[in-house]
Amino acid sequence: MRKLERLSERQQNILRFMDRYVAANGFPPTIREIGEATEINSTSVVNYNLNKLVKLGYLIRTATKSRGLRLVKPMSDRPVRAGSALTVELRGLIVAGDPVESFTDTNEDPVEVVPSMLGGYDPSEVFAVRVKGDSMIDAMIQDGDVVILKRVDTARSGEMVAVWLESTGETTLKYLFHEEGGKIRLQPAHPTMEPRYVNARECRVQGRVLSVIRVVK
Amino acid sequence: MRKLERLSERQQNILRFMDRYVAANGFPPTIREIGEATEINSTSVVNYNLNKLVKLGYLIRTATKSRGLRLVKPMSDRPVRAGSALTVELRGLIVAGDPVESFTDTNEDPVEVVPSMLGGYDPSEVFAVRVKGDSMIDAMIQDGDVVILKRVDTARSGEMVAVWLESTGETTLKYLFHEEGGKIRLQPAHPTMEPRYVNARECRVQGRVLSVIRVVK
DNA sequence: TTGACAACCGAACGAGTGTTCTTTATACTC
DNA sequence: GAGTATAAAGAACACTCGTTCGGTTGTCAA
Repeated sequence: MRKLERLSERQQNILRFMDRYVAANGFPPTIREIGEATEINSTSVVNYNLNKLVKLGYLIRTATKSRGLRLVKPMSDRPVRAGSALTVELRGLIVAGDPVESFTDTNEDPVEVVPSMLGGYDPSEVFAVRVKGDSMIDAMIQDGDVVILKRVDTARSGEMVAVWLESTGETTLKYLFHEEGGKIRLQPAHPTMEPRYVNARECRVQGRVLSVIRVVK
Repeated sequence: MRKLERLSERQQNILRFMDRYVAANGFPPTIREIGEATEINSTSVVNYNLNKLVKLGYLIRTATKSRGLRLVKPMSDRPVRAGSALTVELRGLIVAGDPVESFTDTNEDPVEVVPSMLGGYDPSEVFAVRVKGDSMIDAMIQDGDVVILKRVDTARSGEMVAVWLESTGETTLKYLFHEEGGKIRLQPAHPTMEPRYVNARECRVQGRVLSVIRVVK
């Protein structure tokens, strides 16, 4: 670990901002962008502090070149590997009326996601469906949304799951709660909507919702 | 391995040079530096080919920024993974009552996303907000959702935007339509909810919604 | 008090840099 | 042949951006 104690508040801010900026943009910031982010009003003061940081060994500068700035050791060599995307199989379209498993493979590409959207599970334990139509509005899910699910056949109270209801022959996404007497309460995500009570035997859990992705337009 | 056959000699040279340059310097080259290295005499021709490469998905450009150039997949980080994830700055919490710009930096980590969620834009042109509370339910967005927005201050009809309404002092996410007489219709995403009509002057567009991410629980 | 020095501000200069415009040439389609 | 799209060149423009310079403030030792 490097000592940050010798650096002034501003110099620490500059290093932190540099790190974030490079990670986000792929190129270093300008003097003025640094000034704006760290609330330094004068470009010369930023310049002054940058030269300080060079002398202290935190930065390398390429004189006269715009954005000619580079961290000696980016903090973003963090343990969690940023930058990797995973692919999840897109199982098909979900439409009220069909159990999830019966979906035929569509020709859609697999979905690219980031590890945090899988709740730590391996892509192989997980599948994705694209919702078709507005039948899931009470689950706050609209036409075109992609839902990432973990393959499970049971659920604990409070989890959001995809269930297929034998009686009505439909698939819905609801919060599931176990009630007394083998009853199950299915609670829509939409707060003003009423829950629904069904028999435990007639509802087949298809998967637990891990995340929802909506790409507009 | 990606097909390089579709690229012209010059375009291949540009990509190769880019890769070498970034590895060596830590920041991308300028148009003129590219031209010199690849023996292209005119900056406009470099510019022309860069735009081609963007369209073909090899590069991401940040307009008007010097060295605002980045390889989609640097050849140097070989062992090819599924794809690359990008990071977007998380600007803060959105709460009804504050314009987006006033958000102070939270200490939350930047959001990791996949390129398709940015609609082709560079991460720097884009920001993310975490929605707090249930005030956006009519936009089909719930507590905890992360909304990815492109920084814009005007919108075309039919786009979903974040607007700050001066009169009521609130921020909402709505589909925006320009009506006759300088009026603007703000249409909720939820199909059963009524639109709202406001004066063009009193609504400030903060950003266009690109995507929504919901991680359950 | 004086002088030295670190830290800072504001403004201006000039080179760096992305963009745009006009023009030319070639290849393809209708 | 006319019209359109691609590829390229050169020049000009306007903004970006690193650099420099004069001036201010505060601290500390002599």
